[in-house]
Amino acid sequence: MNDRYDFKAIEHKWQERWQQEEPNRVPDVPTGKKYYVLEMFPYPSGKIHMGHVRNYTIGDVIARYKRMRGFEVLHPMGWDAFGLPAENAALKHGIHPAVWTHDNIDYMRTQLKAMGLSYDWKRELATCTPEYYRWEQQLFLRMLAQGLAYRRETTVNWCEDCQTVLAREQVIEGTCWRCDQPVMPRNMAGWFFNITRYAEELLSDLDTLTGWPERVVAMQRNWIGKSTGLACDFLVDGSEEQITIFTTRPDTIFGVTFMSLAVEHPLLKTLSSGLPQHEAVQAFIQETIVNKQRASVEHEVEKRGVFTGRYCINPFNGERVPIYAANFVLMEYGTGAVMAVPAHDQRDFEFARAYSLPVRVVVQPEGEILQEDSMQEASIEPGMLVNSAAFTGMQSEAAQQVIINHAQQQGFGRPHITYKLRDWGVSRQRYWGAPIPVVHCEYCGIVPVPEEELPVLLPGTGKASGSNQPLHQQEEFLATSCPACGKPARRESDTFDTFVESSWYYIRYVSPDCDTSMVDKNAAMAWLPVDQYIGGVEHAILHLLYSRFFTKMLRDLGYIGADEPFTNLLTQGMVLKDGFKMSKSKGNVEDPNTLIEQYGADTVRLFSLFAAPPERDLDWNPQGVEGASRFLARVYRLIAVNMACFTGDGASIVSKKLDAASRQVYRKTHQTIRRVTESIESNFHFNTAIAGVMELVNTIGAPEAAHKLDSAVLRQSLETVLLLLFPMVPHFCEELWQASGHGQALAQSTWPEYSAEAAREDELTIVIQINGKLRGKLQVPADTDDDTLKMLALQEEKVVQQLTGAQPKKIIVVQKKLVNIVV
RNA sequence: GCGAGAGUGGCGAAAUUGGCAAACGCACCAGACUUAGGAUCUGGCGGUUAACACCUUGGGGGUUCAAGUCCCCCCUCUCGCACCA
Repeated sequence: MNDRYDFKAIEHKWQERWQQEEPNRVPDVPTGKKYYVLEMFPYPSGKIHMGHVRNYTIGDVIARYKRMRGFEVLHPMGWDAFGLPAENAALKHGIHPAVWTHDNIDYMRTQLKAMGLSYDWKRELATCTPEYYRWEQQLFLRMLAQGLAYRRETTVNWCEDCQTVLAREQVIEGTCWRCDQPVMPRNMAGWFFNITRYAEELLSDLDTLTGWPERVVAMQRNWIGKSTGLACDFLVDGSEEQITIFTTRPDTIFGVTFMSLAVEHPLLKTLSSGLPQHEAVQAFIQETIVNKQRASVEHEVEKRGVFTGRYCINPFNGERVPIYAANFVLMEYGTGAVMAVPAHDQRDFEFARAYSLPVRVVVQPEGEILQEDSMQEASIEPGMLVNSAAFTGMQSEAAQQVIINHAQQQGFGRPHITYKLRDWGVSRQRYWGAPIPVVHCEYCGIVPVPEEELPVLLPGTGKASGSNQPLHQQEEFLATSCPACGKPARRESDTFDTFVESSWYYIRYVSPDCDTSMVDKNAAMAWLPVDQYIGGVEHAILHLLYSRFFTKMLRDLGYIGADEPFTNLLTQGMVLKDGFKMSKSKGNVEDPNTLIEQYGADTVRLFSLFAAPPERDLDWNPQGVEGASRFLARVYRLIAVNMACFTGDGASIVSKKLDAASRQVYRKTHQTIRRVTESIESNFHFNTAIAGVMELVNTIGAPEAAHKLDSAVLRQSLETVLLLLFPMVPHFCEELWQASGHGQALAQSTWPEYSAEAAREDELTIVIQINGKLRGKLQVPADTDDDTLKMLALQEEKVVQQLTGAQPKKIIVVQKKLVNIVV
């Protein structure tokens, strides 16, 4: 055995062996208890970064730990391989996106292997291959048949820079999530997934996700945005038309003093026809639509509006109230029409004050008297109804239900639920994405490609080589015949949003070679759901919500049995340098390649686990890496110098016969097993797990002095160190395990059990307090009873000094911990 | 504004859930061994103080024999959503 820690040789040796032996392969249907651990798969951008290193290290430790605990562990890896950067690179270098993507995958795969990650590489997949996306196309056809996918014309968010449509989730404060350029509205037809059909289940099942961080659950709840209330019809005075409003505060309906419509409301085009206000209304609509794009970036916008010249009738009291077009009403939410109650809604209040409209109080909150003339802001508190005809005197909450019932009985209203969540627009005008498998026929309209003709190959991903032109410019791709009538027709040139691929990859992993379906049902029933999912919190809404939707839909379509995709979710923090996110522009990027080259993968893994608990941000500290490296070198020497202890036949340890130092190491060994196990089991807090092993190593002492310890104790403690560290630094531990004469790989070993008997302290340190302040300490045998403790405490020199004869009022003894004397 | 989380030494962080605050590591200081040390080993290391002591977990109050931990009020920071009727 080499006398110094040669990480290069060691890591190379074990990676070669793992490559040969594939120790992490698992069958499509597990035979024992299963555990599915998954890290969010990477986009093949070129090379891995420190965020990947951290993410995959955490996942790998969990996978290796669970294997040692006797689980059959599914731990796969793949590539989220469609996407815009490939197109940009293709344009820049004049090559096909497929070439760039596959080159990157090949390189990044070698990087991941250099980290010693324990994947089942036979399950590797890339979403840009026909073997993958053909199943997505098949699913789409089935969704189409169920009405879960449909096409419609809408106003979309268009990014001019990226030349594509964006989902609402991809618009960040009015700008594109990718390129930060302003997003413009544009009318076009596109494909949608009916995620809103699952809105209620997506919301209510959040309660079952007890293994998710609360903030992610809160973000999803907020995004789905359920509101319950009343939908109510107001007749337009002197017309057959009616305006339906939605409100969550039906208890304030007698306080309506005007009506506000979104500028996009269809009725506004004709409402003021023939009236003097018509021109002003149309001008206002134009101006507001233009301003909205700009204003979406700003937060507070002045409430503005214009009177339409028309009135509508509040069906509850027959009152005639003016109809306004207003800049703050959203067409996308509710009905695009709002009953305005200025006394009890802040926006309506501001609008009423600006346009001198009446304010009428109809809810008096307890403990204050609202004066309409002197109110400075709206009162949104619940309270007792006033000025509300038959409902006067009721409390808000009760009144809401009664008023909804009344409206329903009278036929002018009904209970209504509305969500912020909207259907997912999946059409992208990209050419490095999965083709949407339909044909546009002049005679038959939109015709699905028959399942048996799938996949619809994207040029460049199948046998045919492709050009790197947008699909709508590739005549060879577009020209086809109609599956229904056989006449010449055109293929759909839109491709799927890349979030579609990442919504089901974790399902494909369970049977990646299945060539009859998206997933083998038996494998799905056996492996799903994912037990532990790990990734960045930036996917809290988009990816995780879409995946939940897919899981529920695939369940309903009969593919799988799970209700939720990910039982437990760990959102790991970012990797920072000097307090900032690593970025090229800041010049504070640490390159994993360089670090692994310099220190070895095990050291890099160890430091990334030790520097912070996984959910917290990690500040990359080069000196801390030195520390991790030093620790491994110390353990290496400790074992190398004390090889002799492994030669015996493992005599059993009898605690009582040990000398003091050996007994302490023996005890510490078992306490450490317990502590490390608990650190991992509770929250994957590897930082404290490592600290625990460091303490054990410190207790064993200096390498050159350790041989004085009882040989069996030393052997057990060193083996324990290797077993506990193995999931975190696998090459290092395997090498030392083998060098110390173990025939079987460490990976085959089981996690050590701790013995309560061995861990028990036979002496305790008892703290003595006077009035809660530390005054002294006692060393006593562990079985000392309370009365003896009290007596010893009162005799203690410092205590006698402090008490100066005063009589204790009360003495509190806490088992194994302290004695507090109250005077 | 709404929602979630955080605030502990020079730094990264611990604290068996109410019981010795600062484990473990980094940095720093001293010593040992060395031709040498950016290797290794040993010891020290929250603040004030000459010392006895006292103070210390963002700030203020409270509960308790005992509070980083529980309760109330306030401040700061990070993230997400945001005219959602």
